[in-house]
Amino acid sequence: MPAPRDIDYDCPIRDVLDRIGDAWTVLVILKLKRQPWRFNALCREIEGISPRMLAVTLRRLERDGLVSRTILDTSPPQVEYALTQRGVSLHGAVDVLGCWAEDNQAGIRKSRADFDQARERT
Amino acid sequence: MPAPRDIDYDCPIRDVLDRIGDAWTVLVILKLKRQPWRFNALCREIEGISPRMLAVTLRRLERDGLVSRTILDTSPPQVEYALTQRGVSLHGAVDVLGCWAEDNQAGIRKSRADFDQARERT
DNA sequence: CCGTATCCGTTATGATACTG
DNA sequence: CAGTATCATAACGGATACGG
Repeated sequence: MPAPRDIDYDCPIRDVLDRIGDAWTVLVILKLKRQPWRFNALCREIEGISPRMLAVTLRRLERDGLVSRTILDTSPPQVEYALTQRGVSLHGAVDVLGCWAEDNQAGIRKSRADFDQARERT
Repeated sequence: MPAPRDIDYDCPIRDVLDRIGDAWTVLVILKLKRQPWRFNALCREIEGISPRMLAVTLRRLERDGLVSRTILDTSPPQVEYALTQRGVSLHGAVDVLGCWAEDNQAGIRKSRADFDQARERT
């Protein structure tokens, strides 16, 4: 039977990677870095995300104390999401990875092309 | 229809996160940091990994030029995996995230517990 | 020893439609 | 506006057996 996944490594880095490893979390954190956003505005800003996935992603971030959720006293009511202090500090760590990625993107693409070409010759 | 996923963000950080976001890649990089390992030795070292997933993970890392694969001239033949220079530099970037994770693990767990408890009161 | 091939269950997530 | 409910599907990863 597949997927027991019950080996609890108690590995902090896995906790983090399980969170930021998915497709949307990082994009949301990136967007929220500059300014707070309302739900639908954010949904429009992040190309390709569905309301469902945005809701799921924001809920997870909120649960971890990385994003705050504020109900504005307007009519109709609006909800504003912003990075918490902890969220900002995570952004910093993610940014390091982003810089590494930029620095190495070209090299990685080259490696991939070489690797694929080497196998192509059956 | 679900899962088109064809929105190519051309976002370098997504390239990286797609690689390290899975369950095993980071564990492999961590293991290889200290010393090179042979396939089966590595398989025994990393608790819970199957030969299949180790092979898949190593292949991806090799393709990206992060890990080198050396066939030793022994009998029976052995294969040794090691981090390349690029792999070592990725380890550095991942390490930043690891430190963040350690520093924030307790706070995150507290936030999660609080969040879950708040919802429990139906 | 070093993997690869196959099968298949679980999970993640996209689309869509609907509610407060 | 801010989400939630439902459904279907594609991708991930585990078990197992086998090949070089």
